[in-house]
Amino acid sequence: MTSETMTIRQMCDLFDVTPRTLRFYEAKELLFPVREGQRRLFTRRDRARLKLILRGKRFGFSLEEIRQLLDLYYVGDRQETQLSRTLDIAQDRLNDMERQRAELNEAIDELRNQMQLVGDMLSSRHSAAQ
Amino acid sequence: MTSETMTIRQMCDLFDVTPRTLRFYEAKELLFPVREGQRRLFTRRDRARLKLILRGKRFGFSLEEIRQLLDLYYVGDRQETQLSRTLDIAQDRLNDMERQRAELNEAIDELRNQMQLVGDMLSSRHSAAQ
DNA sequence: AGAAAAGATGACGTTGACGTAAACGGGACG
DNA sequence: CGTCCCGTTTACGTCAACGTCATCTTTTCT
Repeated sequence: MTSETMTIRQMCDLFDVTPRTLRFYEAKELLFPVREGQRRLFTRRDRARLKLILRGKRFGFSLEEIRQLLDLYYVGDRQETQLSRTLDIAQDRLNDMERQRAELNEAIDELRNQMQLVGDMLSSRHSAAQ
Repeated sequence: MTSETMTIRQMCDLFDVTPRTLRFYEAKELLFPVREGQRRLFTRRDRARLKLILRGKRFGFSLEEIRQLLDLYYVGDRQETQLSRTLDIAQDRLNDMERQRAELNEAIDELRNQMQLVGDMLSSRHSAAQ
């Protein structure tokens, strides 16, 4: 079931990505599957990271931006300067996301209004056509 | 100042894009500058569209998705079937954006929590170092 | 054991969204 | 008049994020 480590195929099925994608993310140092001989085994850590990666992508962040953010979640034994640098980056991303949210709210409202307008146009055409 | 039509350079300065970008958008039928001889003149309509384009991009939409949406805003004399098709597309985008907003809220909360955690770690190191 | 399936590596291909360079034309101006 | 500078077209280059082979081991099934 949710065994400690997973094969590449299990990961693909679970997250709906291709093997190529996972190997690519490893090459870009976003994931760090351990090796059992030749084969990759993905850990819980990899799963957590992949989840964040895919979410980041949905927000339009680049893999590189995401990579920097990921370091926030697996802190390990990093230096203090390292850590506070990571915090700074995170703060920047947070600001991005809040700006994005504000803009998104605006855009949603505008889009709704515009749809309303066009919708009304359509229905008035109908009543005129009667 | 805000004259009726603008040259390519004025547009670039106003929206912080390159000429190449504007020509590219024209080629992709996202903008329709009129021609004065050889030269492009961008209208108010183009400015409104460009604003929406750039916003759409910030939300991670592709130019093609954006192009379809733009048709919602300059309705003109289009067919009814055309219009309701456009409305459908708009509804899809609206759903996208609302999903994105929900997820964004979640992600912002999580990121804040995580930053709090790391921040606490840092300050506790400091007090321990005293 | 033999065949099929899964996984790895390496290399090249692709798509979207532009960048960049070459070659040309037409006003502006010193 | 020569020469910038802005703008145009055409064409090739680039970068991210994978897709798609081809080729080679390694398991796994029967």
